[in-house]
Amino acid sequence: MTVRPLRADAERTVRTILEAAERVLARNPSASMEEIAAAAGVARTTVHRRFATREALVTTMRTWASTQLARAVDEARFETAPPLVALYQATANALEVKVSWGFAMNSAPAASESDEIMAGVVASCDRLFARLQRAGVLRADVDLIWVRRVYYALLHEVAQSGDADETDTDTLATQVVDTLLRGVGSPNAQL
Amino acid sequence: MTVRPLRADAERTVRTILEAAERVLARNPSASMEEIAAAAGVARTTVHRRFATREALVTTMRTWASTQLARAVDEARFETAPPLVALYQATANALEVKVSWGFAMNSAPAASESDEIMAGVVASCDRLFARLQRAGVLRADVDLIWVRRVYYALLHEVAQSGDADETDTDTLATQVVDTLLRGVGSPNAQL
DNA sequence: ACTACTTGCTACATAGCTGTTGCAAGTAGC
DNA sequence: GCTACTTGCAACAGCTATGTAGCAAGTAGT
Repeated sequence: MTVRPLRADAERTVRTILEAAERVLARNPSASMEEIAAAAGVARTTVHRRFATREALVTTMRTWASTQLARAVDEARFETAPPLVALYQATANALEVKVSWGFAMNSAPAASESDEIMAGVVASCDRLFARLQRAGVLRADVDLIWVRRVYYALLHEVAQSGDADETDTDTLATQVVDTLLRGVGSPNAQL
Repeated sequence: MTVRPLRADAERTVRTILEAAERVLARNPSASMEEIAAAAGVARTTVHRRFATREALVTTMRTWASTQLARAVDEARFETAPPLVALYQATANALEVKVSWGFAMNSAPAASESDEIMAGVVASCDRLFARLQRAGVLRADVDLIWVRRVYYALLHEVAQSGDADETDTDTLATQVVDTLLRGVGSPNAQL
């Protein structure tokens, strides 16, 4: 992808811009390149030098974020660890990424390499849920697609709110998994 | 609010524009007034005649959507019906509104009358959850703020996805409430 | 030290969106 | 049928964001 290797300082600049863009665009998705440049502490022209168009910038952000996420999932040892352990670990890891790269991960998928990466993550995720169901952790009659959707929604909710910065990741991960599996209802209540 | 009553055809036009704006902006939040006008089947100048600025249009959309939501909640007889019945009913009603006015309801609250309306809805909602907790439906140790957040996240998830158009609202409401209270885990699994 | 790269700055070109106005044609309501 | 309202169309002004280019100063890497 990178046609020619960048010099060390340029590489740093790129990273700075990507992080600034995430911060700015998370607050205001239609912020201008000017605002992004200002947040990164560089001139607007420098941003354009590194990213020809706004579109290119966002695409790079997306690719970067999905790579981070893929790594986070990978480190949870999805395939080898006991499924519940893997779920907790992956949740904690994914939360860190989602908090830092929320905008990039929610931006519409515009047909790029990030799509394939995300597809891989989703596939891993689905395999994990299938294992959990076979292990009897998930109800046998529950739709796994729905499980994934609920899981994503909870991750999203936790990652969005400001408490993601204050509370530590493990606590939040526990909250997500706990709610995913048990809900918030009382076990002895008859529905 | 409406300074002078509009003629019947103008009133219709306003409604058409609001609905078109919701449709268009839900897909692309930064769509131009031109696109909105086109979707409504009117000239761009007509949109500007009815809504001085883009901001005014969005504000009106928000107010309209929150009014709808408030009515939906009201019809669920939050205060009088048994809490679980009210929860189901409110969920079903709220879903209809959220599906039709998803953009308006998610757009950032920019200090308008819609804020007060929404605050009322949130308050009703919180009172309902408090009742549910007292009735033993919700776990005694669960944080009600968290309950509300999970509830909103589930509503959002269901309303977003396309199946909201296909599946009937009652089924979806049942799915939301069921997952909210029980989660997706097996009751006999030890966590 | 030398070279190639990188950056900030200024300036410019362009395009698109926003909001306004005037006018002519049509329509709702009485 | 009369009047006032409403709409489409065309034209215009202003603004902002985008993207490009050149030049001078500074810096990484050798």
